[in-house]
Amino acid sequence: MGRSPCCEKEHTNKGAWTKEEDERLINYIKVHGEGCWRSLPKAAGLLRCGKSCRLRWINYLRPDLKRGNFTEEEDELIINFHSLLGNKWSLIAARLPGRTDNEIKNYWNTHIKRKLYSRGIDPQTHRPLNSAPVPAPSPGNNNNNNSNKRNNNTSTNTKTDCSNKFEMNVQSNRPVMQLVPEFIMSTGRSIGTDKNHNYHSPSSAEDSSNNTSGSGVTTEEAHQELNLELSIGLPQQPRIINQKPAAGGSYQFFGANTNNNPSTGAAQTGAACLCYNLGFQNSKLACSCSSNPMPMSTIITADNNLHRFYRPPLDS
DNA sequence: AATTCGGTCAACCGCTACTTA
DNA sequence: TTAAGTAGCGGTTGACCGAAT
Repeated sequence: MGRSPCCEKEHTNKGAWTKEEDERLINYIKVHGEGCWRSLPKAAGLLRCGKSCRLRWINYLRPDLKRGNFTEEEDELIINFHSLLGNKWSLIAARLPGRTDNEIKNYWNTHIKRKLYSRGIDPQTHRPLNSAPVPAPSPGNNNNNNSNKRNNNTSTNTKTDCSNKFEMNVQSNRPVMQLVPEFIMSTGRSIGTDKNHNYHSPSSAEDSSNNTSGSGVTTEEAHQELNLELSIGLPQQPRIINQKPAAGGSYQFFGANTNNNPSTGAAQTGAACLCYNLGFQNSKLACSCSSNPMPMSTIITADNNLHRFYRPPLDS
């Protein structure tokens, strides 16, 4: 059972937009603002499908579009976000101001794929091309096999190696996590971005503005196996994160641990705990990986900084 | 000069999630 | 509760252009 068409196909133009059509669309949106795409064409005097108008505006006419070539920095950001998010172009675009999902998707397919191949990296898995294939995901373990479906609202968080907890001795004030300028992620699974768990701060201006359908980045992201070595040009120095937890006496974030958000009282699990307890309430994305050889977590903060934390040996 | 080929990217298509009646 | 409508997403297509032959 398919959807009904969003417009009458017989009376709509298709193909490339003319200058006049562009002007009509721009003028209409200038006056009335975005939205209500279905009724827009008629109101604006356009013989176009609403969908087509929306696409034209978002991908081409929007005044805040950056245009021009991608910078090396943007390349690396895209690669890193793709390694975490997969083909979630809209999520990636939300983190690259002035770039559209379509633009990034095209750029990925025409440039970055080739670039990664030339580095000997599989662009889908981000693993070396000649490495062993990724084992098939077990049921319940979200891998990348379903990444193009929105809102896979299954449970979040790491299901592998859940017993591998790590606690911080707050009293001793020992540094418990090591912040590293470059990361070598061996295996990563299960990114927590569930809105119910505050993985993604609703107070983030950027997030709310991009959270167009109410789901935004708050979908559970299946996280594929990773094995990459990347140098990331950080826009600024990562902050030191040796902080006391916001509540309670210990950090517990490797594996499917839970505790309560002291502000909201809501239960949060896994990577969400990590974000919160380390003071990254505005973080966009967190990934905790408890697998060998080096358990680690990654947080992408609101300023697009990547923060990587390795769990030190338990006896350190 | 004509043709072929490959790369690029704007636009379309089909699908799903969300909203509303 | 359910069905229909709407918005948005990701994959795909095809027109266009420049380089190579």
